[in-house]
Amino acid sequence: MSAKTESPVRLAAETWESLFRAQVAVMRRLQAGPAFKGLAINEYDVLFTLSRCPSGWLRQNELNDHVLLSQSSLSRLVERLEKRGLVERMPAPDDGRGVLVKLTEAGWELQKQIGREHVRDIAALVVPALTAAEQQELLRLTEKLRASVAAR
Amino acid sequence: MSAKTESPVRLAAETWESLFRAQVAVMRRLQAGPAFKGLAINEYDVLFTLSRCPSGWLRQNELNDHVLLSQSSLSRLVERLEKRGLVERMPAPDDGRGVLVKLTEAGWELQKQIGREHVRDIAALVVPALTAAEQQELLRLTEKLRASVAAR
DNA sequence: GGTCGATAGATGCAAATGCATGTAAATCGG
DNA sequence: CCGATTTACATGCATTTGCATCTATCGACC
Repeated sequence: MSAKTESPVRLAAETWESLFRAQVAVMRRLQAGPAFKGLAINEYDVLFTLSRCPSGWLRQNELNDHVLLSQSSLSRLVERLEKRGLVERMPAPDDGRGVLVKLTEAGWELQKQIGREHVRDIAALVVPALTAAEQQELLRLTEKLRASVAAR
Repeated sequence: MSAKTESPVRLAAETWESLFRAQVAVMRRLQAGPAFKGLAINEYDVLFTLSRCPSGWLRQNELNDHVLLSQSSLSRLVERLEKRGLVERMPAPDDGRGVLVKLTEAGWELQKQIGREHVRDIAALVVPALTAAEQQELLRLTEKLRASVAAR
């Protein structure tokens, strides 16, 4: 392992590059699948994030933390989803500047439908690649990384 | 750990989601840094990939495997880089359809300059998040995942 | 209460992206 | 060797994206 004896900075860079490349490789396959014909990956991501929200309603700026999109792009993406009847928007009651977003019934249905296919596609790629123990470790490490990055 | 006792499919999905979220969180920070003012992340990625290529020349379709872009978008991205004098193109000698790409001197310089800042930014995020051993393990797991996905 | 800087979101506009398709060259099947 | 299929890349065009900027509201401070 070439990075083992090298500087901490270099190890960090190589680790990130490997993580990034893995993400690209997997994402490339997922995007090609039939699950994303009528919905871009970012649009699905928004539906998914909303589906995980306990209260149902989520602030648009909180959505923005989960998606790799600029504020303006997310604003318009949500606008498109609203026009397609997949989400609903309302002004935030406690903050006159804010907007709350939630899934409509149609949005829920679409998320579940695409989600099922998506999960199958993911499993088809990940299960043969890593043992269950390795997956758990990867899950732990990426979550630790994400939490640390989000905290600063 | 909720996924521990669940189905293999579910564990795989949670693992992927965690990897993806970590990637989004880190990438968001990196993009915000000063290293990417004059160059989009995809453009840097192309310069970086070329800088790692031993022969210097790389086929455009091979480049496409590394970057999360459609073929047409990459074609135009390379065209832009060529106009900016950062890369050079020539027809592939052994395949009349193909195009070879390599960095110009200016491209090399810019890649190195941005690369240095970029590596610093990465280290600032990754080093405090994970121990060296954890980074090595994350590197190993993501590389294993990438290799498996690429192999099919 | 009134002023000032910060924050949430929307919008004009130029640039980037993807899809469908076009062209040319390579490969396959006979 | 020839037609059919596939592959590599380019291009027209509609959509999406980001940057800069605008409006409105919030919060801090006096």
